[in-house]
Amino acid sequence: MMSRFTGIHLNKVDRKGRVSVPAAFRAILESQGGGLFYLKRNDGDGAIDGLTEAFMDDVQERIDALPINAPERDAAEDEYFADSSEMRCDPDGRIILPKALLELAEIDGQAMFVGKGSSRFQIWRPETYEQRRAERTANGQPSILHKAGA
Amino acid sequence: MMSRFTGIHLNKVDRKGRVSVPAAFRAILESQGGGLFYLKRNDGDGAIDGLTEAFMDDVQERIDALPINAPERDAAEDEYFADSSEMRCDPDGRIILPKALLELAEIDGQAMFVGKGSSRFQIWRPETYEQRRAERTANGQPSILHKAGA
DNA sequence: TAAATACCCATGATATCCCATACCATCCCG
DNA sequence: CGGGATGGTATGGGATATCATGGGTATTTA
Repeated sequence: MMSRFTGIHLNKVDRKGRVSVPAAFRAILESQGGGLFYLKRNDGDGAIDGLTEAFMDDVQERIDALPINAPERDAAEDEYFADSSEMRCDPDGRIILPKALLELAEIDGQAMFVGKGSSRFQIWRPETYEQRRAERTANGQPSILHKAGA
Repeated sequence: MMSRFTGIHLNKVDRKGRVSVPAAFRAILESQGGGLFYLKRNDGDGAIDGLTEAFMDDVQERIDALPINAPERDAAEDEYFADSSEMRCDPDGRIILPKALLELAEIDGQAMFVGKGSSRFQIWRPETYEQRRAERTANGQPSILHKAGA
């Protein structure tokens, strides 16, 4: 009965900086974390990662398991906490993207919401996403899931 | 007790874009995922793949087993989540096909539902499907199930 | 006090629900 | 054995709800 973030949704960023979170995504965020979720830098992709409350709980748990002064703990904390923002949609289902994330993803007029499964989604500048997909297709990367049973 | 998607069912796409999912398919989807299922791009065939909740659960599990930033994980997520849509029939057993999938399969007036066994079915533009079948017959591709031993 | 933010309402497009009908297969009873 | 009734399926249409978006206005923050 677990819903997933699926599909690609292209929404406008209005001149106040507001973007509608796709209703299907909102429904999941509402049911999983009471509407609370997180946006995080994804420097590798030049995109924004959207994470559920449940996902972040899991991350927190793993981090807490590390020694308090371990360097990888410090790095993980920076990545998941320092570089992320707690978010909640306004009454109309919209958010304002944090400036640092807007700049990272080079988002201005449109924001592309991309489903990534049960606990994650992404927000891209449309052109950037298309380009990444095109590159991958060109490289002819086969799906690793096809060979095994399923 | 596992039912299978079988047969070929040709249904209309009305001018609101609605299509009836064959009752036999609906019954399976209802019993397996509480009516929840997924439609996914099949770029290779120019068709739409219908997948059960159980199938997607399996996919999700495999994906979750991969490192969070592995490129093949990212590719699999795009294929199975970004390029798919979570669906549920309306009270009359109909769905409206996502625009991206309509365009991919070039479906307009009619949609052909093709059973593919226990966890999959497909939706084709009738002409495209007939053509593919004809090509295969012409090439005399033998069934791998027939030649082996038996 | 200017800018940024949060909240409220309006609107057009679209999706969803509900009801009606045509069609067909099956069942049941005379 | 036959014919009418029954029930489920696919399809159509009208009313209603939802979604994405725009704008106004109060409220906060710097």
